[in-house]
Amino acid sequence: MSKAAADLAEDTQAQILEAATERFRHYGYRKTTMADVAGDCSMSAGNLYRYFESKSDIGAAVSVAWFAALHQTARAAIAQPGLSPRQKLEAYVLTVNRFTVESLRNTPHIQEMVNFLCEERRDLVESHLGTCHEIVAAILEDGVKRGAFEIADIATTARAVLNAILRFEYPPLLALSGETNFDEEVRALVSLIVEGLGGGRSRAAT
Amino acid sequence: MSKAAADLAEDTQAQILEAATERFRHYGYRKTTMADVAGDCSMSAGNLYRYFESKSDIGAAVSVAWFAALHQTARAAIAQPGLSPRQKLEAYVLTVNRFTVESLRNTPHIQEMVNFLCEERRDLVESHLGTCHEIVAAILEDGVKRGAFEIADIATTARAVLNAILRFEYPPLLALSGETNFDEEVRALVSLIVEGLGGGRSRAAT
DNA sequence: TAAATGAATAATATCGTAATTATTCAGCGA
DNA sequence: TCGCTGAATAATTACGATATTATTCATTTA
Repeated sequence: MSKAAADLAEDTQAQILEAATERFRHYGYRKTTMADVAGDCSMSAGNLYRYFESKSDIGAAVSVAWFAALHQTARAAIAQPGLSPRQKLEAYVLTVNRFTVESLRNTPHIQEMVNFLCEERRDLVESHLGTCHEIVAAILEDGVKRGAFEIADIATTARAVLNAILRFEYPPLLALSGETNFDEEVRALVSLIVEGLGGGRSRAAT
Repeated sequence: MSKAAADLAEDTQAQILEAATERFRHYGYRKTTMADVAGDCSMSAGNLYRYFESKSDIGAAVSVAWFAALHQTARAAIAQPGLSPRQKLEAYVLTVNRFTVESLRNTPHIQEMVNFLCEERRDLVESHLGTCHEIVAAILEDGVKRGAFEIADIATTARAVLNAILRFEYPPLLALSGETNFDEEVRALVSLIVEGLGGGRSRAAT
């Protein structure tokens, strides 16, 4: 396959993904058919299989793109100049929370996607969490370097942070509360994480 | 109705609850019929309605009993003499986590109950969370009094703590991870909550 | 008179069938 | 040869009739 042909193939793939994303957004994963997506791309349903192995794979690719957008938005938020480590952590949690709530708002069917991911593509979820862990670990490391944080084991602590903030990032939990604005609760949680309860004393273990 | 008659009615109610609990445990909420429960109690299905308004109400009563057992277990765990505030908090989270994981293990159908509660009896969930808030707030208050914790707003902080530990208490989340032992992760999270990231410095807001 | 029954009714769930849909592939046109 | 089509097949889903089940209530029982 020539270089130009490869590019063309990528374009087609991107076009399919775009069409599928829109369909999923408006009608949900289950209700969009391969024929729908193919029609949007002016091609036959069978031809989709030249670009994706299955409908499930298209769903996975759409999800990966969503994850990528989330990660990029989060990284951009914490990359703003002049933020203290603590502000970075708060920006991270707020950004991810808002991004997810917003997606939930204008894409009711996202819930279906989450179920699909949790049931059929756990690996993608794991990978996403892995990236989140990297981002949080980076924030923590930066904080340690700049003397703002004092952390024994960054990897473990990053996991603990992710566990703590799950409440505001896991779509099903967000959907369960009718609320759409979690800013105050997020700030309270970040305060707790950063400052702790102990006022800096009693750092000894159990 | 005489006093003795009232007692008898209460006994009957308790008997129904017991039978229903067993049925729910073994066959799940949906698959147990009113006739099943009535049969276990040697009475007709219609007669159940003298003691409960609906099947849904029986499910609610069973859930309330489960919540009560959870609360009692948690309170007993933190009431052990000689525990520091920090140890109380850890005991609370570990106990609730273990109790829930255990329930999940020997009652696979509990998942169904949780859905039922979240969809039809949100008020019971709220009430349960309210009790959890009381327990945690009491731990925090004790910690402040004994000089172990330094907390500006106990109610808000208790909410933040509950949000942080939700990961280890919400059955659907626990079911999602194949794990059954969360002790290490719980301890890491409690450490984070108690000690924070800041080493006790930078207590100022944003 | 309080408790309980069991038949009647309304709501739900189950299940087999029909219809859609995902997926494959032999062949068509550039 | 490469990209594509459209019919064929397998798997899934939607539908509707049937059977269960929740709930009510007139009547019975102790």
